[in-house]
Amino acid sequence: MTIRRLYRRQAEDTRKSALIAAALGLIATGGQKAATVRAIADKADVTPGLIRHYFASKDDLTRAAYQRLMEQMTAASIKVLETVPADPPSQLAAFVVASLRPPVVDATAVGLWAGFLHGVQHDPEMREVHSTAYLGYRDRLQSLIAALPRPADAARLRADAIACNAVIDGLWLEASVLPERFEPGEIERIGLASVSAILGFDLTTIGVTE
Amino acid sequence: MTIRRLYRRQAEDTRKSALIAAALGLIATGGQKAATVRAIADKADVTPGLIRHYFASKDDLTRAAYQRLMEQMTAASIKVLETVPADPPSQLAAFVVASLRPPVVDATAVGLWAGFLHGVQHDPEMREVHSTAYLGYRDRLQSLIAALPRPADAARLRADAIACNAVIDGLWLEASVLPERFEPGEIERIGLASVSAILGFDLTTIGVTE
DNA sequence: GATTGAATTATACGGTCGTATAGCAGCCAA
DNA sequence: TTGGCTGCTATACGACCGTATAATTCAATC
Repeated sequence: MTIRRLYRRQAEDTRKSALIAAALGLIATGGQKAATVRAIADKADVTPGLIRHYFASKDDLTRAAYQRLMEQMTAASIKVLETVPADPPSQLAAFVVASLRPPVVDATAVGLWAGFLHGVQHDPEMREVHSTAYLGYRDRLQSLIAALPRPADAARLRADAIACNAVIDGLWLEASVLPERFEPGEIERIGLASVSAILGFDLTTIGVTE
Repeated sequence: MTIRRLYRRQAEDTRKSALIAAALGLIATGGQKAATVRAIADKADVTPGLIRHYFASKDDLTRAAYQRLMEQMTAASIKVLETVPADPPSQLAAFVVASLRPPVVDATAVGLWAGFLHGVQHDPEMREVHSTAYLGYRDRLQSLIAALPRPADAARLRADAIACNAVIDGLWLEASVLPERFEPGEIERIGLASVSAILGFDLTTIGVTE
């Protein structure tokens, strides 16, 4: 007589959320290869069959996980803005610095990003999610730039937003992959200086060291 | 009586090279998941067993493929410098622009990069290869910046190189992943303008449109 | 042209993958 | 208390994974 595993019933959202979180954790640590159906179920403390009860396929779960990741990142970048003075330079400076230190700069985050890239490139649904999130982040950055007290037409604004976004992304990437190659605070300092230079508007004298 | 597959013997370097090329092609197209021993052998037109005749393990082949990739990218960026005037501004401008258009900006290149990232993060040998290649590229950039006719101390030089490298990387990333979101030539233009702004040295009037 | 060593193929093994399906058991309603 | 709905588990299947080893055949050498 074999004993059958005990369990508690959960709401659909709860289970889906737990499975997505488990998948993200595994992808961050070990890449897509590590996020097997069995490993995900194990980490979420359920049996593998349950995954296919809530998701049509493993790819479906992967898509849901990516969507969740993008939502989290967007939400995090917006939240920072509420904690600093409302004047445009402070807001922009805080946004830049927040994007260049933990938890945004993090080895697992870049691992996640890389793990999903192939899907983003080849799965239309994931591509759509990525495009929306990327443009949303950049638009947010652009609106912060537009609020600065300096003259700039629409074309200049677009170019500035793309450039600032690029330097932030590039620094994020390098600091996440090779953190030991940079001194503490160096990346944030360079980020602020670069954005200032690109915009022709000094942000380096604003106190965001906290 | 089954017929046995015909074959021709090859030099060790030839076979290794073919296997590495096959692996890179598969990783670029379908990610690490697609680069199975059998698929690699098939693409290189040999049988799977041969891989383990030349490489101690599949991970060993993966490491060799990454090393090859880094060498190719380094060589490509250096080669551009020979084809333009030797004055420092022209050299730097050419270097920047070359990094922001095909074949460097390319969907498969970023796919490859992402496919290897997990290994770079967790395999010490791959990490070493990455670190060397990254710092080599950045040092090359820094030496081009140092050659400009403008004053800059060592600390400023390091910060400028990191910042310029970041903006190039960020633009490379975004243009590779979402090429349809940018107008032709836009990325190169923004790259030159950003580097100019960061360095305080105008590079945008140099003819590198070719 | 026979010999011989190594490059290459062929085959097999244990493990793990994603998926399919049947049945148990927790929980709500009556 | 007791059905019954369905969340959840259990088990199985075929495919493919990386690896190991034996058998073959190519090509250089004498």
